[in-house]
Amino acid sequence: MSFTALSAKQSLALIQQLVSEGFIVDPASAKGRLLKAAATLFRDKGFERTTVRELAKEVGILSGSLFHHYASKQEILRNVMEQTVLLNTALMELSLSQNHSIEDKLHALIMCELQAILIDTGAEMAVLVYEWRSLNPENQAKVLTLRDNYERLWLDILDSAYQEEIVTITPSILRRLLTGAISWSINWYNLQGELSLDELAQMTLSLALNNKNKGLSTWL
Amino acid sequence: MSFTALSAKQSLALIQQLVSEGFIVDPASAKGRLLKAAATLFRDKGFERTTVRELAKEVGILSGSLFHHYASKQEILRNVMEQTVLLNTALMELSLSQNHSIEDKLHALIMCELQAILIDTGAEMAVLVYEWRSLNPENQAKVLTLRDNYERLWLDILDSAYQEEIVTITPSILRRLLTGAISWSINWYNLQGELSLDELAQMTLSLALNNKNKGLSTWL
Amino acid sequence: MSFTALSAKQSLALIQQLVSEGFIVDPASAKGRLLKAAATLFRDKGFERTTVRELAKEVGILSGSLFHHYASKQEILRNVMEQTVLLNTALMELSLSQNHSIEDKLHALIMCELQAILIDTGAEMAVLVYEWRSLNPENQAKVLTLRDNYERLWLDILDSAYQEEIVTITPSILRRLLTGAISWSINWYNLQGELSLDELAQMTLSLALNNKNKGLSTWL
Amino acid sequence: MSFTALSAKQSLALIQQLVSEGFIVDPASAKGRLLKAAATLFRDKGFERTTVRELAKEVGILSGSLFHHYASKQEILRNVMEQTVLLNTALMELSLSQNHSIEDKLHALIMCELQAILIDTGAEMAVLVYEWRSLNPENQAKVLTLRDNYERLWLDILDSAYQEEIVTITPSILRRLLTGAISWSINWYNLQGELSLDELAQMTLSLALNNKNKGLSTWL
DNA sequence: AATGAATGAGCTTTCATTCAT
DNA sequence: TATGAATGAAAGCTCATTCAT
Repeated sequence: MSFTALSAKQSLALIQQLVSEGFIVDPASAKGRLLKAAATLFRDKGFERTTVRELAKEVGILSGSLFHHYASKQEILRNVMEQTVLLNTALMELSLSQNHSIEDKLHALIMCELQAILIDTGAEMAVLVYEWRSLNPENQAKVLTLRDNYERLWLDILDSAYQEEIVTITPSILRRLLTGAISWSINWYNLQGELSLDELAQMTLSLALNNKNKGLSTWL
Repeated sequence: MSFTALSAKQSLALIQQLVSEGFIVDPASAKGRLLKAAATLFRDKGFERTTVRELAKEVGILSGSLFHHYASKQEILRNVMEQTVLLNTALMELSLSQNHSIEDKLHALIMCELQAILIDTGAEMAVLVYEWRSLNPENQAKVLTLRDNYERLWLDILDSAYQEEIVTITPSILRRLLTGAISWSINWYNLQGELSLDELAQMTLSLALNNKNKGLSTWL
Repeated sequence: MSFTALSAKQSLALIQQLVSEGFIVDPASAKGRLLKAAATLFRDKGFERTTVRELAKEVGILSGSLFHHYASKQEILRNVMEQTVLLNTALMELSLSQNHSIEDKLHALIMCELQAILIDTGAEMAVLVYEWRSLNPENQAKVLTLRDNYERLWLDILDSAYQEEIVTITPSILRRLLTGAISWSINWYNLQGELSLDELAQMTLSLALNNKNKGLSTWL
Repeated sequence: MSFTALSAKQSLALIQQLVSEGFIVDPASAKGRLLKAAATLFRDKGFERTTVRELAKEVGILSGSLFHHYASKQEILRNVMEQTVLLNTALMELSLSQNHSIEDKLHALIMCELQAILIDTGAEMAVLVYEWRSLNPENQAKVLTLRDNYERLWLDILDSAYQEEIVTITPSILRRLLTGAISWSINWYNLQGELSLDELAQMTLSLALNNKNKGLSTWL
């Protein structure tokens, strides 16, 4: 029983596959760089306070040219969110397939979400949470459908864990407590700090687990 | 050793005292109703997407009249945030003074924060978190000073708890995990649902406590 | 043949008389101080850029109270202008009555106008010139009627001087050249500087006087 | 010794040169027509009373489009003033280069300034004087630097004239008297009237010139 | 007379979006 | 695809004036 994290190589291969299948745009293309720049600006300044001129400048084109790639600023926001959910769902599925015990699978979910937030798609994940209200209702519905797939992965594992008495809190509530604890890390966790991502993942896992023999003290 | 929550009567008396001392505006006054309406709109639509005309309409005055009360929309945002921090700091201090063991004091902190988020000042607390970037740097500095006082109450208790081995996670990190778990409740907790606030508070407390004999299962 | 300027005592006595006859308001009264403050602000900032709040603050009342003295901001402007013309017309008439030769009378006109601009009613005279377009047409007509009386004093003397060949330029044109030269002094003359007002008056007078060798007469 | 005025052809050639060198905008371009319309409106109604909507309408565009050409209304004002000073300085330098005696050069200065005020850039010159306070301090400093160059042309000639005893009044004071007399013409001179511009220039010149019998020298 | 909250029209400016080139 | 001038609705804010107290 040992948890295996995704390697950078595996992640990259998955991304290329998703690009070739047309699920997400190539991060190296004009459209891809546009989405990355948008995510960063939307996180740093907010959707409304980011002007299309700034966004265009960041990518090195003029404002009018943005609209050859996306029909509206709103479409850009939707794409940032959709592709992030799609990508992270795929990454999580891949990681789940490589871990077999329920506890390791739970570990994988936590690690994937922390990586998504703190390393790979931090700006996009922040946008997903903090700019949600800027997405119009129609687009919110679309993205919610995708999020459901993502959340189902979590709930399926938590349900199994609950049945196996690995965790003792109702899965739906436990997921929410973990969502808060994990997502808040975006506001304080420092990659260059003393606390490693692995440690943070294990601490978070221990919070979730049935508390017979946690031994948290050994980590700190 | 029994935790005592603040009664509605005590909260009200404290608010009246703070009003009379000039720390916060009377919630029943025009300025007070304006702040309440602003908090609700800013939470629901975001600061930028809320127009002063909407805000004025909500209060029952015309847009120009807003500026007799506050010099700018930005000032309204600052006041929403400042007064919320001031009020909740005072409420927490009062509750701390009425609980004596460290564990009860920790319980008090959690309960106060949950009440602030889920009952009394939910809109304002949401604004504090989600509209932070809309506050200009100068005002951010002002509010941060006030938040420091609030956070110091938490850290002082967590430090004591850590020394007494009631909790085993480094206080600064534990505070962050709890901040995330508690604040996220704004996005899912339903006052009319099955889970009572007391239960949620106790569950959250148990997460924090050293995990020898939690018995979480009895609550769900 | 010697020119006699008005003494401060004579000026004051005239002002008191005009006040008692109801032609101008007492400069020491609330209305009088208001007009003085208005003149200064209108000169320094312009009529449009001066707010009634600023004006009220200067006088020590609140903005709403202004309108107990004058029906509108426009009325204040009109009064500043009207009273200034009235006062300076009266001062000039008095000074003319105390000088008897045409040359001395011309000297008196120049001296009075310089004093009005540089000492006594500098702010008001500047407003009269620079804020003229802010006066609405109706009020412009009213003030023009008063200015005609003032200008008639000038033209009567210049006509006599022209007939006596003391000056050689057509009176109407000479008046305009002198108006420009005199009124511009508001932009550069410094009371504390080396050039005395008497000297400036005499220099200006000499410009106007008949210059044998100039041959101006051939042009007109 | 005969004074030569600039021909219309020469003026036009100079303007085209300044445009091609980037010192002023092409009067026929959108930006140029905007500046001309602004000058006229600012003179007629004042800077504050002129709205950007009026200005845009005059040019035949919508209000928002103004801001593609100039970043603010204030920038438009600055450009009106700067370009006017630049152009008239260049015109004066050209005219000075075509007149050789000091007296003719003085004649040239007077003629150029009268033409600037009464024919070519009347609206702009009026704005320069009457809207000065509407220019913010930063922009005032910029324009003052340019005005210094213009005034230096005057003072250099007047200094020479003073040394040659062609004029007898201290150059700095003489310049001010002439500034007033010349600039005031904007308020009364009528191009279609009986008085030709040449006559007015010569009359103004004669005021400045040494007058044997005046005795001005005793005062300074 | 004085107050000061409220009015409401009007201001400058912003900005996503369009479209002829 | 890319440009950038033009659009025009909508934003935050100003301010002379009113009026109940």
